[in-house]
Amino acid sequence: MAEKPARVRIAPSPTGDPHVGTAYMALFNRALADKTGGKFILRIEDTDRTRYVADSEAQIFAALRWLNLVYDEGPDVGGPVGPYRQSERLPMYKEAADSLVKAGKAYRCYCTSERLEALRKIQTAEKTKHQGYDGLCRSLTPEQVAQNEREGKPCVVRLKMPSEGDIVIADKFRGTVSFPASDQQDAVLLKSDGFPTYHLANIVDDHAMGITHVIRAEEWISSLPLHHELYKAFGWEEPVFAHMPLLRNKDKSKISKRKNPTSLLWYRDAGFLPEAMVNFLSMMGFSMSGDREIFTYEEFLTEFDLGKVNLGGPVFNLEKLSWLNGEYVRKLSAEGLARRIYDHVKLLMGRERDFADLPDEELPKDTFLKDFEIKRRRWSRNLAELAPVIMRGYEHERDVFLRIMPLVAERLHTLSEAADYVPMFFVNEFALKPEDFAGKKTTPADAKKALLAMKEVMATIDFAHSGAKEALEDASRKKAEAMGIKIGDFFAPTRVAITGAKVSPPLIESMLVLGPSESMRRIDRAIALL
RNA sequence: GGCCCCAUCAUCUAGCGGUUAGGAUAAUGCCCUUUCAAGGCAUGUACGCGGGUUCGAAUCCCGCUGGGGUCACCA
Repeated sequence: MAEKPARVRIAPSPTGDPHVGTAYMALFNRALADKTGGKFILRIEDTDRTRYVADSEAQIFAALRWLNLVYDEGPDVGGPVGPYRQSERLPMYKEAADSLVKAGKAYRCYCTSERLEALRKIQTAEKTKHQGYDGLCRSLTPEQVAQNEREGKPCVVRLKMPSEGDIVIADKFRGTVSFPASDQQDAVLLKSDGFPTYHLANIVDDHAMGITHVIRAEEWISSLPLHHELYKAFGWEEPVFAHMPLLRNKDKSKISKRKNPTSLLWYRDAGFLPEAMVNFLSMMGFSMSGDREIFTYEEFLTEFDLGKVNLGGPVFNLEKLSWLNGEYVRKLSAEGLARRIYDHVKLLMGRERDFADLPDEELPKDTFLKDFEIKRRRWSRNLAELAPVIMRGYEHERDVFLRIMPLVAERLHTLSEAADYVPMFFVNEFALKPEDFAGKKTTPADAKKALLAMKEVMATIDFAHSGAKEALEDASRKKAEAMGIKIGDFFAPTRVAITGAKVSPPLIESMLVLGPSESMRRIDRAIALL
């Protein structure tokens, strides 16, 4: 793609949690900038005062940084064509709107919202051909306008849209998209509060910031005619438009909070790795040659080409993301994974309340999502609570921490799942009841017998010896056989005694990590309980 | 409903006129196995329908159907 350096941007509005769709668009924009040696810009579109959320902007910054989808220019990093926050560019929009009015390409509209609402009602009821503003104020005489102004009537500025013919606009993916002009309405450019609408600000800024390619979500296609007419009215050159498919819920509707986790904070808190997220998002609408599914951003770049984007709306499948994340976890070195777990635990520390169980009606309906969310909350709560212990383990018993990483890694999909495998090495008090030692076909009494037998076995083993693992296993098998019980039933009570749970890392290796005295201590405690 | 966009397994996708329609996730079965995983092997599952064009269509064209988006002084 030997193209000129592109200047691209994403323009999220700070109205809530940073959205996965924002990351998706950031990725493809960042890629085009990198591919062409251009710049990727972050612009905050905060022109809606009613939906403004104070810390949303900072979270967008943080989320993009987390994903390493960094921007070259933006509100917090500056740049040559700032400010990058629309609320700080208000005079420009006002001036732009005025110039359009002066040139006769836009006009002031004094219609009240009551009239507009009534109009809308009639149009819906009668199913009139033309829906939308009827252009009443377009034909106001200069005298009437002057009169309205003297009276201080609130007004908006509307663009004069053409009413005949087709509006044809180029789209990088679709060739061309065309709309009957008669369906268009004179859209509001400047609101009565003096703030611009998205459309005005967007075009003014894209032009002022030298944006060459607008890669954005498909939901914007329908405002393409307006944007096109705006560029025409200003006499500005239009950027290349490329409308990406929308991320979808399982039912194919536009991805939404109710049906899917959409907050990037959710993914971070759940323990997804940023590089896995980026990889996964890359696969939404794009595929690498040779059936490659696991690849770095750099590898993605080598093959990235807007021409290869798939237009069908991809369903965001958490199951596959979860698998992919596991693959990334397993690619990490012991040191790398340890560090990720440490950072993750630190992130969750003290946040137990964020992860309280949800009432059933607030849980997702989809069984996988529901199940995942329940487990995720449990894991997160455990980690939040045990964070100090786990962190101390990382800081002061690094050798132990590193030794267990291989045991843990192949059991993880997300970092949070470490809650099931890591704490047992650093927590030495388990709240256990005799029933916890019972199996499907075994009683606590059977468990006690097995534990006593395990003690005998352990007494014969030199934990420090390099063959300790095999020795312990062989001896255990022989013992189990001698007792006439299955090896699984022999190990099960010890597993509970050692790890505090029925599901754990491999038992023998865990015992070796803990060492003979701690292992023995845990077994003795269990025996005492039974 | 009007307008617009889209269309290969359940899902993500490969395919760009001639393939036994390939891979991955998920599912199922088997193997491995001290739990849980991970891993290995195997199986089933797709070109929405109807017309063209062509010697030949998943691939090109048209229609239908289906899905989605959008119809604000929100972005």
